[in-house]
Amino acid sequence: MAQKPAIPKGTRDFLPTEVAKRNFMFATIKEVFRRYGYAPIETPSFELSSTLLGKYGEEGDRLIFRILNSGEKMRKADLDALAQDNLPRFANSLAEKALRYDLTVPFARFVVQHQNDLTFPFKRYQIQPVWRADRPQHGRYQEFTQCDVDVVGSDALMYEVELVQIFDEVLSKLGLPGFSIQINNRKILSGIAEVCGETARIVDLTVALDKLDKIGDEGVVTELEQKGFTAESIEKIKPLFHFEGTNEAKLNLMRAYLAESEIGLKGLDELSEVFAQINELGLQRGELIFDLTLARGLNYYTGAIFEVKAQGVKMGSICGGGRYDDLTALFGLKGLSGVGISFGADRIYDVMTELSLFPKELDRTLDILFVNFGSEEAKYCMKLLREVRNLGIAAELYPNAAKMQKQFKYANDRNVAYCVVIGAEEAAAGMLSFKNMETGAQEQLSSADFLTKCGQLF
RNA sequence: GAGGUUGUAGCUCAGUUGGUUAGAGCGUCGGAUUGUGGUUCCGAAGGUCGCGGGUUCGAGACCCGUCUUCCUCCCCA
Repeated sequence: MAQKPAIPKGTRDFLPTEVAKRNFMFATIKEVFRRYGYAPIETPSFELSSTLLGKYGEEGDRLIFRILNSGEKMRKADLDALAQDNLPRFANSLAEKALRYDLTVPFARFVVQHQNDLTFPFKRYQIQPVWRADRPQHGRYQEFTQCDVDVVGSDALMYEVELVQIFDEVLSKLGLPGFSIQINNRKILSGIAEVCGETARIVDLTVALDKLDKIGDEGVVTELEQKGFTAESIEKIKPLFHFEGTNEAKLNLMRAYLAESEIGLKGLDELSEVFAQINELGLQRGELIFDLTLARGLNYYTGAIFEVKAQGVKMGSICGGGRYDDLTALFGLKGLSGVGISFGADRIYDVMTELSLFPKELDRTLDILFVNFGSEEAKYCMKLLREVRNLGIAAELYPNAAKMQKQFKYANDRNVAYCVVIGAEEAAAGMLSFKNMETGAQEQLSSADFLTKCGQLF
């Protein structure tokens, strides 16, 4: 026997029933995106390394899949860098291309490159796989699909509101019973850093604060101490641990806390505006929550920050996003503000599977099976088959005159709804037997009646 | 990137202190059943024990390496 085949870690094959479910999910998502005025684009699966590197922080760079140069280009390898143990530089000399790590950075590149062809505000959606050289875990893959919606060229808060509505509409339509849409604002985080006198270390501060619900007050304090924060700074951070209550209550507490920080107050104003509008409009199943500890590692966010978690399942965030004012500036186009969100298709799929939210009929890839009795009967079936298929029904004829038991078993395994039996008896009478595979009920029909019935049933 | 964990038939798993020919259930295929499926009964096929090396008279079991699984960090969808 040959060596057993395998696929790389963190990747998966999808069986027909799984693809059907995924397509159902994508169709639902696309339909919502379209109604909000977003149009689809696509970008290459790999970009120049220089496009991606340095955009996701040090951690992110480590997780980017590099594509090894091929052929003579291998000679460009920077052996001096290797000798000096400068592995990043050595890697860069070996790999000029890399698989995309998300859809946001390639989109920023896309906008800059096609700026003269686009009408702003430019609203696009993009559903494509991304790759991360991460350690696989529950709900974490090395290849997974993101569904992004972004709008660039406007800093109107209306879009934050719109994206919250999209979160709510998509996830409600997919049937998630409950989910929290957590929102924060980078300006509020900047304000906190300012109030604490730790503006320079805002990243360390927010990363620690982000873990509050996981490691608790003491854990955060310990982490801050390890990072070298002074006791004085930590004392100023501590009150934040106990800001609880309704969104409004938290906003009010923050307003007092950030009274001295202009940027912090600006962030609060923005957030308040989004809350006010959402309260006016209402949400279906989502709950919008002000989470002042929400930070997210991506350092390009400048305004709103979003994260969505499904209730009732053990799973990390299923969606994320935020506003970025300077992303296109990295590619040479300044003054273009963007805001966008991303649906983690694979995690949402896992959540929906766990909660059994996919419609049953998605398991059906064949509606009608014609039982095969031999070449004469088969010819007759082929004609009927053409009519049935023209009605948009998925139908097929069993390939040979195998035992009926076997043919019905095949129908069962494929979860077929109906079988058509045309043997010598039926053919002689100009009739056919139409069998409901769920109830087992069977009726005799003329071919004309059969087609009429098909039109009604499907 | 750090630490732990897992791998035996298509799937879920047994396999004793190292000892003859590695087992079960489910699934698959064939038959009972030449025009009716899901049930039942009978039978069969299917394994380089993840891969490579080592210890041993002898390794599925012990040791090392490697890949993979799942988990905790890190980070994230």
